Amino acid sequence: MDVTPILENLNDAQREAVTAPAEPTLVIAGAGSGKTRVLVHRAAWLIDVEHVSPQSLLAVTFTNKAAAEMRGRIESLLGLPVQHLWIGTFHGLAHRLLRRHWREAKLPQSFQIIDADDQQRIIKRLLRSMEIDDGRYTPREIQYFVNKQKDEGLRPRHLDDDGDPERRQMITVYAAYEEVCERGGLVDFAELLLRAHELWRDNAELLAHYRQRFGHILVDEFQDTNAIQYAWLRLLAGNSGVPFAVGDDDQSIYRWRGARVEHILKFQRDFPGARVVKLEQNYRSTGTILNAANAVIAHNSARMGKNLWTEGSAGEPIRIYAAYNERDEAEFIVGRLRDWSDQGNARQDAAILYRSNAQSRVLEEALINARIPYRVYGGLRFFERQEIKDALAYLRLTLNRDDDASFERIVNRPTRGIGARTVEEMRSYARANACSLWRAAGALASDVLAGRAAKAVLAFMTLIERLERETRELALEDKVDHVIAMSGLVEFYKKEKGEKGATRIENLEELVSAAKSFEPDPAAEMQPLDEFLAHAALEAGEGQADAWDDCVQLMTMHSAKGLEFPLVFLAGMEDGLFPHQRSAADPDGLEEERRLCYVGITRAMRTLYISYAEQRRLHGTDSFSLPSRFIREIPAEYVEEIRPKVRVSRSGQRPGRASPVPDAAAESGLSLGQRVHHRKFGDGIVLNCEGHGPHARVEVNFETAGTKWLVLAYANLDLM
DNA sequence: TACTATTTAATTTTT
DNA sequence: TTAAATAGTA
Repeated sequence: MDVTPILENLNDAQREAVTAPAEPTLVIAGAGSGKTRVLVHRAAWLIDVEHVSPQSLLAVTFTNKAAAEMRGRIESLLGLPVQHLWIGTFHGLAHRLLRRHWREAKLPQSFQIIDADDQQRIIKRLLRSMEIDDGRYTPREIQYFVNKQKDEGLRPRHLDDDGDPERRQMITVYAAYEEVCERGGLVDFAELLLRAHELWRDNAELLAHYRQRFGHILVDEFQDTNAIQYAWLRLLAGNSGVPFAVGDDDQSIYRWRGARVEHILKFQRDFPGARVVKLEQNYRSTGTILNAANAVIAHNSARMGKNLWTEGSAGEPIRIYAAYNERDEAEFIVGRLRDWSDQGNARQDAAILYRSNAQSRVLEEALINARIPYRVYGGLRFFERQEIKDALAYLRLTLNRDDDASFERIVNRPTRGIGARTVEEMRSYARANACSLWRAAGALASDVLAGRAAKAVLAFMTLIERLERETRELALEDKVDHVIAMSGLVEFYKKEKGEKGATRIENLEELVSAAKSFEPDPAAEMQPLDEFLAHAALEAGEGQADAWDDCVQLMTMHSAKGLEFPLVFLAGMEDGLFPHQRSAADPDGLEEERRLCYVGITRAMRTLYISYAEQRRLHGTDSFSLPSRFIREIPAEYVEEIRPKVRVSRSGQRPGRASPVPDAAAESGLSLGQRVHHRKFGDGIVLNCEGHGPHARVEVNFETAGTKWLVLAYANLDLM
């Protein structure tokens, strides 16, 4: 056997990982160190050299994109398609299992997957019908709570209120939510994983079968696994399966979604003697960029420890620009992008990364003014659009009348005279009789409801029944087409003014073509419509179109994970924004922000610009801030300051607009943006003033102590 | 039911 | 600032 194609062009560490014996292996793969490469070559190695059947390989990723890429690369490396190789996302694989074993999983055969938005609607509705004061609990909080429990593998019965009435309330809602899902045959994202885990845990025979089958388990982005995902993997591996996990503890940026880096350590405990391979040679960035990234991440305490290096040159210094305000920052970036294009570079090779989506606005304005085409990632995705979800809800109701989420969504869309009051009655009937809204509607229409409302409800029910009957025999595409046509959605959206309605109708047409080009998997053993709906939920489609245009890329640092660009801008590097105010308080949060910064820096291949604004308009008011502490963590030798930082203000006012300063503060010589020194808190910058005379207070952002309000009379601030 | 005024809150989002 | 949700009015 010629193993050359599988092993050539691999460095020693990569080769060690790829050819590792059939034992638990953990690969700590730094940014740009060829992580996917190792996974792909490992799979090829197992199949081609170790003669492991593709059938007994399971490869798990987090995103559909990663799964598709892995499959493509394995196939091109092996030179043949590998149909029987299971590659998919955690959710996709869990879904596959549940479809196969729906009986054992105690699910109806045509269970439907609901997305985060559906989930929130259900919870919101529950809060209302349970008459829970939603001033105290926002649907979002409850949703977060529910998902968190599920991510940890906890059902309501496992939870204890600890005598805390709020917690008790949350648990009650969680239980009620489960009932609704159970009744409607609805499964949310977290539920997919939880059920799949329970399926194996509670069915020894099934588990034995899958353990027998999947001798090798490849896991991508291992640092992002949550408790239930880890438990699932652990269960499958048992004592004889061979897990091969690839991850980077320094790139764990989803702790807030339940991801636990600790699984990297747990792995080594659960599989004693596991081989650990570190990939530290980087093929992406210049030496300077890597050194800066290493220096920043070195400030974190909880890490496995690694140091990226490259055989390449040091490259350009990192350029730091201290902008006067956010518009100045945007102008600066636009200027550099112009130079970039003028030098003959492609716009799509440049990316502007920021911490939060709100920051894109100013950047977009500047880009529009400069007529530089750009593309913002992370908007609404195709299957998440309102009109698309409406159409899907009709389709879902034809399959399953008890799907309350869909029922509620379309019962009065288009408007058909079923108002809030009528729906409210259905809700309380449904709740009192532990039945679905559909059944409640039926019961009320024949009995309780006033004539007009009853008629409207009956008309709706007849419509759904009719849709089901008339489309039963149709092909998927025609089904979708027919349902959209009969639903009245097109006429409804035609009435919407502006271009919005037209776009929506186009999207509905697009949905028909999506159904047309949808290729059901013969192995799935599902009705095409079921499969199409599952696909819509699990793979929500592209965020934004026109990837092929030559566009500058705008996205959050989170979305940039896994990507690389020759030219990168990290914008808005200010304390409070990045690290974000809400994370900076607790040490774990701060470390996660720092990892995010590490991710941001390591996206850059050749050129990296970092910029911050001394003054930024946030939430409608101007505020002042200090450069991000992460900037200070980059050693000066790698940095070139583009413009020497101008003292923020001595007399306080800038040419043009003067900052309004309350009298009392002005009297003491303070101005917004003024640098001050406090005996205990150290150096800081004045953010805000309020009050008069002896009550005057100032808000100061201290470099080390954070933001504080101080009473001016007692603070004894020294001006700097 | 639909439009308008007011209030409120404001990270990150693979599935 | 602004977007979204709620409350009030035609």
